[in-house]
Amino acid sequence: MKFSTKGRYGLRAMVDLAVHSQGEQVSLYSISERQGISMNYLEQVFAMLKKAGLVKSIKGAQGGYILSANPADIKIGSILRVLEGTLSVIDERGEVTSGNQTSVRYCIQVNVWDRMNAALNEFVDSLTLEDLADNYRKINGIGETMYYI
Amino acid sequence: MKFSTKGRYGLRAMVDLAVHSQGEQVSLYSISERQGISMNYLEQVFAMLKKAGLVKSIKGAQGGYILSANPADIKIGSILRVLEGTLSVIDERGEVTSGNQTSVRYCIQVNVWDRMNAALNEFVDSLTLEDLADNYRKINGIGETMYYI
DNA sequence: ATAAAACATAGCGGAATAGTTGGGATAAGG
DNA sequence: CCTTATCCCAACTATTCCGCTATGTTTTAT
Repeated sequence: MKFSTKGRYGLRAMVDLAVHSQGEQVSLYSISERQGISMNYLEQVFAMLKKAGLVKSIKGAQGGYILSANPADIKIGSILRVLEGTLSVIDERGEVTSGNQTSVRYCIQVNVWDRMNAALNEFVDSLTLEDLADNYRKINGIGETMYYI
Repeated sequence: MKFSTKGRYGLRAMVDLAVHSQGEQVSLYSISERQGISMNYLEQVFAMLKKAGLVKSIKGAQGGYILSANPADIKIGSILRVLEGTLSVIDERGEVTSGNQTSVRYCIQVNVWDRMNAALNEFVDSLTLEDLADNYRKINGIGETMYYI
């Protein structure tokens, strides 16, 4: 019932990126320093994020990563699903749907697991990277326009 | 992000017990047969449920388990918390609350994890064993009064 | 050329999962 | 009484997953 470090670190890194990239790429090293996350491990996380198209990379010296889209268009759910797989409180599903629908198992699937999954996914899809970045800036007293002065 | 077999099997077993116990104890063997779950493994699950006071046991031949309370008074959340531990999408909590509240980490804790945890727990605490047992009986065309004829 | 970065992949130690095994203790029924 | 059904308890094991670390290779700005 827990998210792994992939999802937790990855989400932190994405918020960090949203906050610190002013339209420019940000090096993994700087994210790893600010967030206290191992560089090597972050590389693995970003390989997944890149493959999924959530970030773009710029190679070579002074390279780094940058968000592929506007933070307002990146759902937290998209990030978590890339790093954690389908967000579901249980693995199996096929068995029970194709099986008999009169079992206790099916009853629980429909009334408990399916509804929990729906609640989880609706929530994480209702939040965007911008929501989190804005909240972070608010707490830290950083006005959004400050970057453009 | 998944429930383990403890929680899944345990919940099924509890619904089975609610459905098949007409105020009488039910043997683990019969539950294990109906649900297709290893008897020995179920014993471990019921040891936890008993320790938590959700079921009572009757020893000896013709013994078995029986719910400690009315199904309407047993929340699904209580069962799952006994078998899975605190229902939370991440382990840590102390660190980040005692730490600096200006971190990205704290921002995510408050806006994502805490709210997910709240949603999950509210849901499982809004459902009772009776809800599931009733739904099961409805699907299987078994009127509740049938047992008293 | 050099250094800074992304990119790729392999391996590894520890913990958790999902059981199995093997034996008790207890009580009902014959 | 004695057998049998049942709960009870503890330890053992096989497998998988997690959370990294390590070691490179490739690309590019300076």
